[in-house]
Amino acid sequence: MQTDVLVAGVVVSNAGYGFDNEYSYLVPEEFRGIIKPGVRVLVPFGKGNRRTIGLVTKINTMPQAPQRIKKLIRPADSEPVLNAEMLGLMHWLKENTFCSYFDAVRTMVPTGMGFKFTNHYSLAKVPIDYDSLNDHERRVVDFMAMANEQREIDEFLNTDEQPQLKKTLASLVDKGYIEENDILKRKVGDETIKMLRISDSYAEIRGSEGAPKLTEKQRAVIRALDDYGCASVKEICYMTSSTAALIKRMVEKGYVTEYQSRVLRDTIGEITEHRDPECIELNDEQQAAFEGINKLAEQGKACGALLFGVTGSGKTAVFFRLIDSVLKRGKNAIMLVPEISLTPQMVAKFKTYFGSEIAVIHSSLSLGQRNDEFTRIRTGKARIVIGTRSAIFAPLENIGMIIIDEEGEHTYKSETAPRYHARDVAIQRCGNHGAVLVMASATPSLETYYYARKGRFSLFEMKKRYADAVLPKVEIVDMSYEGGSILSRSLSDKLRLTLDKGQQAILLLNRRGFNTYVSCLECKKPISCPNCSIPLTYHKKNNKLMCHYCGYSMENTGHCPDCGSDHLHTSGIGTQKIESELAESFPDAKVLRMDADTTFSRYSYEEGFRAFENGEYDIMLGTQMIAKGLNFPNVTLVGVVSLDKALFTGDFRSYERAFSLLTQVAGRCGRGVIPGEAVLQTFVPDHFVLTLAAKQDYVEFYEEEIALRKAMIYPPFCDICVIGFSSQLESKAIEAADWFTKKLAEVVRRFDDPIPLRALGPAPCTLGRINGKYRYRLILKCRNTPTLRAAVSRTLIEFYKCAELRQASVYADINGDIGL
DNA sequence: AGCACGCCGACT
DNA sequence: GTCGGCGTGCTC
Repeated sequence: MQTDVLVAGVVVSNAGYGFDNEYSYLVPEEFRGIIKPGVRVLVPFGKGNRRTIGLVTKINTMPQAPQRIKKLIRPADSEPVLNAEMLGLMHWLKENTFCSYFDAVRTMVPTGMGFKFTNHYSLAKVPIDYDSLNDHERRVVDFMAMANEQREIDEFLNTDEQPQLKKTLASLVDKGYIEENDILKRKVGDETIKMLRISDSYAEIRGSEGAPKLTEKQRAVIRALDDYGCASVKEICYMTSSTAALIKRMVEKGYVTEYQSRVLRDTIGEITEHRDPECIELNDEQQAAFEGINKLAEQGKACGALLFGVTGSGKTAVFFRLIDSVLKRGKNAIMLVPEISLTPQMVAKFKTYFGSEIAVIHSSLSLGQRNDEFTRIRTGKARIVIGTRSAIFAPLENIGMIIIDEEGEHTYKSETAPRYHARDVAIQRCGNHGAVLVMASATPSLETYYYARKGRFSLFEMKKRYADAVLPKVEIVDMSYEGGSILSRSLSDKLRLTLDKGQQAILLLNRRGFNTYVSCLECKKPISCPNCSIPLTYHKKNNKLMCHYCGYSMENTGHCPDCGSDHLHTSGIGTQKIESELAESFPDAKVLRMDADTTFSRYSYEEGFRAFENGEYDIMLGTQMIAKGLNFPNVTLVGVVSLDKALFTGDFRSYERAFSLLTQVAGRCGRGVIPGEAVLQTFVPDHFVLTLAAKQDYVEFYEEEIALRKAMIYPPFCDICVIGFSSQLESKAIEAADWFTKKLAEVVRRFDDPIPLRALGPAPCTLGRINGKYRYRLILKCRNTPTLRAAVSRTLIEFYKCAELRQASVYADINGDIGL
């Protein structure tokens, strides 16, 4: 009797959303037992049977192979890289975030485990009948016969540069004269930052007779390196407004040396001290929260809890005790933190309590480190996973608890495919494991607080600040009466006082650069980016006008690029402008500027914080990136120079964001023994977001905001699905948006059940053009149901099939940002 | 996306 | 007649 055949369901890596399916492949007999769900495989795909990486999702046995089925080539892993739970999550991600299967696979499997793959061709050991070959074929065969090394052949047969070779090769393979060998390689190379320094050889000969003549730009690079000693490629590009290509040339010529900078994180090293988490003392509020949540966890049923604790109420201590308790019951835990708070200090603290049982997953780990952590988790060596958003996919088994710290942070939402929210994935996983989801924050997302109030999540509150530290006194200054100066009298006076006392201050605003705009008085408009619909920002340091969205930069010539007029007027305030203002008013103060221009790498970021903490600076000045992060005991004054723009971004979450930001900023000071003060400068002093943030009154803010959401119908009273369109051509973007809107209506009409749906738009995005691409969007107020998702998915697939729309791209995002 | 098939015009 | 342009449609 004939045995059954094995057929594998495979998702492939280069399938677009429009044709992303589980494809069936026949499993060759010799791979029976190796090919399992979760194993990656090499398969022929498409008309040309191109070798493609895929992932096995299921195995079926059937009496007979269906026709039109191809054979998979071979496995690429010896062990599955995804377990059954992860495969489930893959399906969930596709269904809920409109990504392709492999987009989901890529986020769950560390990048270091990706494949890169090359084709090698070699001459088959068979006699060749030259008469049956055409000229091209003969030339190829002749070359291959003469070549000494595989390398030569590879170079000769570079099909990327000469696509016409593909046919010839395919034909020769067909005739059996050439063999095709796919070499599958694990991706190597690191995600560490590329650093530059002047090369030893150039340093030796520079200035001498035989020194090579450098171009203007090249000299600028050398000059910058003289100033800084070493710098990252990105930094150099910024300072000299050159491109990566120029740097590459200089490396090739041997003027500069490129090297990989090790990431700070592996300095954590050995565990110096070990402490028992059970010895952590909790105050009565902490104890109550701990006992309450722990009780939930003991039930072994999936549920959610919101730990709503004011800044400084000691949430971390509760986490440690909870995790300890989870481990002692033989279960494992995941803790998610926002990027910014995953500092070496924090990890070190975890190590003190839990030793080598922790694994850290972080975007700036090297590929090797990431792989190691992944394996440690999968093999059960690590039982606690700490990490940022993507750590929610850690292949941890037997999960007892998932903690999301600072739950309201927007970094938990991915803005690229798959566009998931870590909280939603966490809910899925808690369901799979019967685990507790603990969401902790002083400013939780409105949705989460709403659900906690309604009883879907348990609510635990901690209102006392640690060691009875008092809330900072917050003063709101109306800038309408300050005569147009940047720093109000009040803020200046307080700054002076703080400096005189030898204490530190933090100043915050949401604009980097020097002046926000340079306007031409002749054209009566600001000088704008040629690729994006926003004005360019003046940067004093390199005397450039720069675009913060696409990186475009131009020399500040003092003339309008359109009309040539020199009647230019600068306005607006950026971090650099305040920096120079401070240098004038407070010449004795050492100022640390922290924004995207000074902190290219995580390294300089942490360096900056550390230097500030050590008292090397008096004032830290920056964009909102400094609002979070470490506690500085010596900071007694926080000044918000201007954040009004954050209130009115056009996103329904802008109040929530601004409130959370302001609350956190104000909470930054007075962490030590000395009470702190905060000054909020604004043109809308009576705005409820400001007055309530000043009082640190989240609950009152919630009441106001939830009423607005209800009245306007926004989440949590509905779901928002944004469909975004972009194209190089504005007409195509509009066409795409209109086509989609019409098609969706048609698809929806065909469903039996009516779908509650209200479409706003399509309309241009707030930033109508970025990076040369025109952007439109359609906003759907809806209910996130399987039917709605099916309708959107169907329309997306139709969209991709439509040839006229090829020049436009589209995405769908449920409950993400409406964005700019 | 990428590749093949197929149906038209230009050239040997 | 054949070579090659790109419009159309499919991917197990």
